[in-house]
This record gives sequence, structure tokens and C-alpha cells, in this order.
Amino acid sequence: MSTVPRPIAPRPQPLDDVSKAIIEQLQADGRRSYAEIGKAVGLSEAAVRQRVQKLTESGVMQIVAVTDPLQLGFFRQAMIGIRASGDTRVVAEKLAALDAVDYVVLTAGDFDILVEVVCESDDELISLLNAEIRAIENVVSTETFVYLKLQKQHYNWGTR
Amino acid sequence: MSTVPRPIAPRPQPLDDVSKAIIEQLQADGRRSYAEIGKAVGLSEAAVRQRVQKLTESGVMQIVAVTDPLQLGFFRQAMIGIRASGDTRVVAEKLAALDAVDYVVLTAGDFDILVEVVCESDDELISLLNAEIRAIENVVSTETFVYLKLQKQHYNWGTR
DNA sequence: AGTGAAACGACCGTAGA
DNA sequence: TCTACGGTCGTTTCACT
Repeated sequence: MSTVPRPIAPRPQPLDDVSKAIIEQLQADGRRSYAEIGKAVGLSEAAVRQRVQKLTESGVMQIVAVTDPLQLGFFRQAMIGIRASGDTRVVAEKLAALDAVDYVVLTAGDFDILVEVVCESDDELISLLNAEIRAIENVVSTETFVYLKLQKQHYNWGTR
Repeated sequence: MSTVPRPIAPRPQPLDDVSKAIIEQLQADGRRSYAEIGKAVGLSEAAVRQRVQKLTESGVMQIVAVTDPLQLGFFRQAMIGIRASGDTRVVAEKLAALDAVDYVVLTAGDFDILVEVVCESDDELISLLNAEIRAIENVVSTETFVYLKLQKQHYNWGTR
């Protein structure tokens, strides 16, 4: 039995510790000044700015506002597993176009697509499921996981 | 191991159009200057600054750096549905403490907990499942949904 | 890739409608 | 809650290492 030649992955950039430190600073506060970050990581202000620019331009990182659904009156969140027929990419696009859908991923496994939805109420969730999601062509079945408590947030993830 | 800060007031203020517009600006670019935002939404720099401060202090919004796992060499992502016995909150805490786990939510439905994981390779995913996740007390069974394509991102969600 | 310095622009506190 | 304004600090550009 021969070993399978493992294709060297197009590993983008082996981030050095300084860039990791910069990212950590900006994960704590995306508006922290370059000068302040520079002090923390031991670099000049201009150097920090250059690195941040590269990191954002290359798509490694972006600095954005993220909102809390609960604070905006969307008390009901859920993950919905979807089984679909036909081209699942087309189904995923239609799902992504829905207002209440904030997350769509094509998966391998018992579900073809996972979507996260954000609703104001149970009623909205019900009509979303019935009138919108199940109405999409090639959606075969759905399974809903209503959120009880968010324990760890997606965008808090860092560079490990 | 980061717990999501709970909102102080379960009293969601209905955002006016100006604040929504400000949030949209910052969702496009979290570092956009207050002056520039002011021009776009028709407000003075100081007024924008005050509103942004309120929005962040009240937890409605936060401005942070978010990173792209793929760009950092984490080519394998998955959602894992977990069935657990005992106090699922305790299990969820232990899951959230894992390095490779970037998202944890307690749910009602066929799974008790959903976690999203970020791995460098299939091998890492396998050992994560076997050595880490299934090793946690009261984890009864798991079901894995390997990501094929991320279609819509969580933090792009706005104010509807 | 990094520093330093000077001009410019953004940010912050405070005062006042 | 907003505008106005002055002091301070951050950002930008550039010349240089």
C-alpha cells in the first residue's frame, strides 16, 4: 500500500507572532489606534498600519461592526438543518437571500445545508419555516434546533 | 474560553433609521471615521461619536476584527451536533474551552448542543472528535457536518 | 520591512441651543 | 440629543535605513 501524495495545501501565510498579536488587539477593540497597538506589540505606528493594511487587503482579517440580535429585538434564533435535492448550491443561494437568514453553509452529512435564522418571535419562525424555507424548490425536509443559550461566539475566534 | 457577555437590559431599544445607517457604515468598514459617517448619515462628527459609544456600551454592536480560517490555514470546518446527558451547560462550557471550537450554542431539538470547529486537516478533526469532544463527560453521541462551502456569513447580518 | 518627523485630519471634552 | 469649537492625539506621507 503506497502513501497518498498529500498535495501541499496553498497555505497562505504563516502569520508571525507580531501579526497574531496585532490581530488579538483588534479582536478586543477594532478601533484601537495603531499607535497604541504599536506600543503593545513593540512596533512603530507606521509598521502596525502597514501590517493591518496587508492583513485586511489579503482577506486574512476584516474590521467590522457585529450586532447582537437579542439587543435588537430578535429573541428567537435557530439553526435549521436542510435536506435538499437537485443542485444544493441553488437552494443555498435562495436561502441566503432570505432576510431572516444570517448564515448559510453547504455541508456533507445528514444535512445538505445548515442555515442560522434570526426571528423576532416564535410566530415569525413558524411562518419562516412554512412559507419561506419549505417553499423553496428542492427543499425536501428540515430539522430545527432552537437556540436556548449562546455560549461562545463565532467571531471571537482568533489565531489559536 | 470566552462566554458571550449577556445583555444588561432585556429592553431592546427600537433603533431609529440614523443609528441603523451608522451601523451599516461600520459593517462595511469598522474603521471609517466618525466625520465621514456623519457626512453619509447627515449628522455632526460628535453626534455620530456619541451614538456609536452608546451602541457599543449597551452591547447592541461591537467593532472587532474577524479572521478568515481558510486564510489562516484552517481548511477543515465542521458543525457538530452533540447529544449530552446531565447538565448540558457544564458540557457546553467544556466544549467552549477547546481551542478548535469557535462556536457553541445550547439548543432544543434532536441535538442538545451545536459546536462549530476549525481544524487544519481531516486528521485534526478526527482526533478532535475522538480524543477531545467524545472524551468529555456526558457527551453521549455526536454527528458531524463537514463544511463544503460557506455561502453567507454570520457577522454580515445587520439590522434587517 | 522598518523608523522618524512634519502636516494634516480625526478624536475628545466641554459649552451651549 | 444635537452642534460648535479648541486642544490633543492619531494618521498620513515621505525621506531614509
